[in-house]
Amino acid sequence: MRQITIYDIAKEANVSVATVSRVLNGTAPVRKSTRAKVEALIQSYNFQPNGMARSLLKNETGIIGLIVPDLTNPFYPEVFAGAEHAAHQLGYTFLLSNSIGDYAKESDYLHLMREKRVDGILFMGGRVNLKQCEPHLAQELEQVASVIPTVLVNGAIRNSNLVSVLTDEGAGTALAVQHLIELGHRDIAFLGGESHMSTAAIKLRAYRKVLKDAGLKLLPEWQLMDSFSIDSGKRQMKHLLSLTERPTAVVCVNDYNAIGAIKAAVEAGLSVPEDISVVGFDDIPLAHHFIPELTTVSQQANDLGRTAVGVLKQMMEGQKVKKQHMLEPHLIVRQSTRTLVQHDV
Amino acid sequence: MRQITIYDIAKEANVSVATVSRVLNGTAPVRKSTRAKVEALIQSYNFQPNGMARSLLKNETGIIGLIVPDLTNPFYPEVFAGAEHAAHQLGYTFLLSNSIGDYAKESDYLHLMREKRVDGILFMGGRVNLKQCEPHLAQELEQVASVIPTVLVNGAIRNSNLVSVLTDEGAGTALAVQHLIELGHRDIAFLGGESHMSTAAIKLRAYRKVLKDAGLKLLPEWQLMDSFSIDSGKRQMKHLLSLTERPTAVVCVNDYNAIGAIKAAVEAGLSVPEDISVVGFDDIPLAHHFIPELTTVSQQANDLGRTAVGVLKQMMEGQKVKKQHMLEPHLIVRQSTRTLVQHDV
DNA sequence: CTCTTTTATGAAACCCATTTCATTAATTTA
DNA sequence: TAAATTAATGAAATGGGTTTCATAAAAGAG
Repeated sequence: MRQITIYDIAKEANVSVATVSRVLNGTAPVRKSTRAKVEALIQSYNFQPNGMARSLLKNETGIIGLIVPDLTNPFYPEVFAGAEHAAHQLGYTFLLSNSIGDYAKESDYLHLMREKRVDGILFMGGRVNLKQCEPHLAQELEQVASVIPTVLVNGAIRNSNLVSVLTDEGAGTALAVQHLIELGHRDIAFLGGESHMSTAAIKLRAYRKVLKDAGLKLLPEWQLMDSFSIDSGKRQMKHLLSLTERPTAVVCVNDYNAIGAIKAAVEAGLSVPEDISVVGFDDIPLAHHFIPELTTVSQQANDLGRTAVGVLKQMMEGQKVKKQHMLEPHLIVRQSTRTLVQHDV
Repeated sequence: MRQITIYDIAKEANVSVATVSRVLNGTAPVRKSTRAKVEALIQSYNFQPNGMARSLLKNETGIIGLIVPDLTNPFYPEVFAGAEHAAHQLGYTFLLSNSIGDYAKESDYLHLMREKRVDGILFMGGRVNLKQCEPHLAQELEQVASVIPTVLVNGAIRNSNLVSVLTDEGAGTALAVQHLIELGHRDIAFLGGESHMSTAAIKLRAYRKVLKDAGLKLLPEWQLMDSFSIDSGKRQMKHLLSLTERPTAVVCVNDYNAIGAIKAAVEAGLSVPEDISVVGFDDIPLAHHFIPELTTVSQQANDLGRTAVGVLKQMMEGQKVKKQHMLEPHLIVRQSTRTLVQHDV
């Protein structure tokens, strides 16, 4: 069952395909009676022009490729929502893929998006030293970016010239650590994610700098790097609690880690924030519904998505854009942190 | 800067485009020396065939359209993950859109997917009485489904002939209510979502039936319908707690509602499950990390997505498929429910 | 050493819409 | 009324591949 084409309509209406096209797009005047005849046929056959043919000719698809690391982490759907809202208004749709940190899959999808001739690409989540570790992906990414407008969202890739839109994660982490220091904490640990991800690396660096500047203890065993999941947070916190020298507060690479950390603390019989303060990052929707409500750093995921699409749009229009677009995060103090109370035994 | 085409390669290699195509696809033997020459050019120009042209000719895009109500609710990303995994193996990618229950947007996207000639459509979230309430969307959906293989995921639409893959949500709710009854609860409330959504309607009906069969109280003021968000759960629970006759247990339309309900209870100074039992639905990843861990009904979101893609694949291959594919949910008992203790004052 | 296959290749048709160019018909202007 | 616009339409080129058909060259069979 072949679909109806513009030729079928033209034939039946005794006009040329050019005329049907003109009715369809209103690109040139068509006699009223002709238009009516054609429109009636379009209606009755429920004809819809073939987008592929149009795309081929116009050399644009109206599709933006989006590669996210893990849609299962509520932060990304939030970014997606922001991006989608903006894209929808501009008439774009998303070809979406979940990479789950799988290099091969990422490379695969990048390839595929090029083949599908998407109009632009949003690549979320950067890597440190990508070139050394994954030359294939790095190469693919650069090749694609040289042909299709591409923006890197919330990630950096060393030595690359990609345009990026990102939260100042370093500043955000500093906000979190400073908050804890102001609450009187001196023993602050860091729970991180995969160490090769730029997010994790940037946050760890910021954590170290603030502690160092404040002249506080910087123990290696308090600087953990695992992954971005809830379970990772749990594991890391368990580990911290097993140490003879325990921190009184913890900064986490994201809210999922923070939730896991709190869970582990509670399971170990501690209370948050009474016994230990925990601060997250991202401000996922759940952060202010969790018990206790999470003190966290908001990076306004929605804005991030919206901005990324905005920048991409400019690039697609051929405009020059700044290489970096930085968004400022801010601290949201809720219930998971509090003033340090001395536990004199 | 036009992209390299197969003609450019052919010209430079002094062969016809047919030969280049054969090298590209391995569809016919090509002399070794010719192949080498062509492959070298493909490499050096970093040529990638235009997918639009291929799609136009083959009349297939390798794209599946996916319409989800709200990616921000962790249940959907889970379904997506399952679907994507299956689709990726079959060589398909997703054109994704978030409808947020917006009829116009849904209709829009449906239209768009038809125009883009996606190979199949997964439509998530059904409506009751769609035909009466939203004739336009209903019509669009049926028209599209008559041209493009379409499966409805976890939703029913009255009087429609769409193929659907769904969890037996009625049975799942029954499981939840029965569990509470077995724990000794007699006063059980229901927190629902938007009443025109089939999910909500089906669950409410099941709740009523079980209570009725067990001869238990069925108060209208204990049957709430709001929305699927956390805040909705909160609002509804607050309302319940304001009643003179309070339930001792609550079944929720989803985990988000359950989390909100628990939050409201805790804010009102109650404990869950000591003072009131709460059971959710979906088993989102967070369910077993929330404090208290959620007793809930798992509908194996991953399987749902995987199955949906499987069925769609069969349809795309022209096979006949059953009209309904039902998956069995199961109860997961965790910490948010417990035996009713009599509070004799 | 012919005859039949098989291999290797190119020309051209095809997929379906858009758009330019040309042509004729209808108006408007001078 | 002739000249100049403007309206209305069609033929054909275009976009970038895949595939059929035809043909020439090479290989195998008898």
